[in-house]
Amino acid sequence: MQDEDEVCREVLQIVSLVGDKWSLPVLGQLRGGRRRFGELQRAVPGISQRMLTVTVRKLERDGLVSRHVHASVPPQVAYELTGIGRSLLVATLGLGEWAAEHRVAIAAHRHRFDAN
Amino acid sequence: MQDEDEVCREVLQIVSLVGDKWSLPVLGQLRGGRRRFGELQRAVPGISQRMLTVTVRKLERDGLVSRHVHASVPPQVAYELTGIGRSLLVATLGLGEWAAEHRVAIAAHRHRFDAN
DNA sequence: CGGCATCCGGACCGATACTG
DNA sequence: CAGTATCGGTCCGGATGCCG
Repeated sequence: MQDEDEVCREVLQIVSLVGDKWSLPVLGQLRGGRRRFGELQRAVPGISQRMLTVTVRKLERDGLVSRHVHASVPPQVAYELTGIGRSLLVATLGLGEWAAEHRVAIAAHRHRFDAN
Repeated sequence: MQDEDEVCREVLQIVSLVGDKWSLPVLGQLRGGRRRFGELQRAVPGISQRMLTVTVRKLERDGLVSRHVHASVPPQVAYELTGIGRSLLVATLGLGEWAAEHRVAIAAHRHRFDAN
């Protein structure tokens, strides 16, 4: 099959969509519904203000989340999963199952390898 | 659900397994069976000798591929998918379908976003 | 042929300070 | 509250050259 590597390239593009350090945690938090900026920062442990800004901006650019501004004092900005974003989360669940199944074996193999 | 972010963390670990630039293309090439080092480098367009070495080393460490050395002159080293590696490839196929389905929409959305 | 060592540019990421 | 701007550290990846 010569379209095997094409599939790999497509998967790579998806990985580049959410493969950075914070995209998946943020998307996971949004799974529970619309969240405000500060809520997200508190819910995702360890993320800096800057990285949250960068991450949601990128996710919005790719159409995975939508941004809703309510002009008031103080200003309120909320983020929400789009249909595409939700479907992507669902697609990653398959990988989650794989992870739960093989994580231990991988860790063990890595440990054995490092013993040399 | 508080195990949602745990799933995200697990997926993140998988992504870190094959989320780099070359792991997926190399794994994809190995899908056809055992391949020698030079074959891999010729089959994966654009990869440097160094990055192929680094990539197969990492994949071997994680137990996704196995390394077979045939001591001879000139030396022959071949790589092969393990069971875990093959199952991981299968798991990524779901993402491949998602990619084929939504890639165009994402590109369009990104283009619209950049127009501002 | 297969692999390692070294150098280097750029991307990613965090901390901090400042703004509407 | 929700950003923006700047600086600095770290790591990935490419180029080159050498070794068994």
